[in-house]
Amino acid sequence: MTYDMAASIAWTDPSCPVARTTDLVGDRWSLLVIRDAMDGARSFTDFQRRTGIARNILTDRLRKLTAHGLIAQVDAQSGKRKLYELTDAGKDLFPVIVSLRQWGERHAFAAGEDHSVLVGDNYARVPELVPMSADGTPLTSENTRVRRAH
Amino acid sequence: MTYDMAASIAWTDPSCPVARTTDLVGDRWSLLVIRDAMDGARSFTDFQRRTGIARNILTDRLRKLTAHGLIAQVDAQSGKRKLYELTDAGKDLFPVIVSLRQWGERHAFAAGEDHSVLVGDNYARVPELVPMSADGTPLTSENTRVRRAH
DNA sequence: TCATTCAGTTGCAATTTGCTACCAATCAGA
DNA sequence: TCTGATTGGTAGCAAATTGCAACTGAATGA
Repeated sequence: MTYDMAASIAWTDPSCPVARTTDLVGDRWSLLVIRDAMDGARSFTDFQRRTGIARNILTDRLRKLTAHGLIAQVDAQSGKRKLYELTDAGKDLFPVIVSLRQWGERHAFAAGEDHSVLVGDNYARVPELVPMSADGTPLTSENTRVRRAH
Repeated sequence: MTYDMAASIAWTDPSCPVARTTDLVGDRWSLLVIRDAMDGARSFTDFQRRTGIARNILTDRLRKLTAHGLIAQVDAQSGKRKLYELTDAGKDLFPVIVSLRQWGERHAFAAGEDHSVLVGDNYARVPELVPMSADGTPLTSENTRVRRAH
């Protein structure tokens, strides 16, 4: 299972930003690795324990996410164990993780079923993320559309 | 490739809403199918042409998304071709698609490289989706955390 | 020093994905 | 109404991906 650090992706749909993002993180595990990194995971074992991912696959995912600039190996003064942390691009996936979380809360739990929650410093729940136009009207798939090419 | 309509998922991480959502749509193709449904795709061939997905896999994904309540086969007065459309739960993935799109725009294109854009009725670009606390301060992975169990 | 944990690697089996046919039903046109 | 093209799949098989269990060599820690 080799991975070419300089690999440029063969994009599924080169002009679509959604497709490019799913090409980078749209597999069974990458977003959960990112989720755990956002929640403080830093070592190989941290990620393995929290996700339950197979170890060889975790190795591969950490390398790919590193190669694509979403996480980085930090410090590693030689003769020290390496840790991973999110890059700025990785941290910037926060709205993606939040929107996945909020959809799950709304649609993937039975009424009354418990789940973890995301809170701010004051322990207040993170409010719903709602796309809005500049004038403040809510946007949905029905009042927006994709304009091709730029 | 059979699929049990009554199948309940073996959740990867039952208490985490992020994991539940990725269990439902976190594969190589489902989110692109949803994206295309939001952009007007309705027939099997629509989806196949837009995504480029293999036909047997598309069959499987449409069944799974239907079984999980994200899309539905509409009308199909017998002796008519069936069309798929998003359910309310499927439409509610809009913030997920938007955040994936916006991350891609920010991080997956070289400067000056063209890509499709999402616009509202007035042709104005959809503004950035930014998680905010109730008092209006921006939230990031660094000033939020997961509180276990409800 | 010596056991334990960490961060992987290796080999193999099981699962998933991606072709390339193939097919019956539907639709469009003459 | 016949005829050909398109639609919405299936079937079979090869290739790629994933998962599991065992192994390794460093790093840590008592």
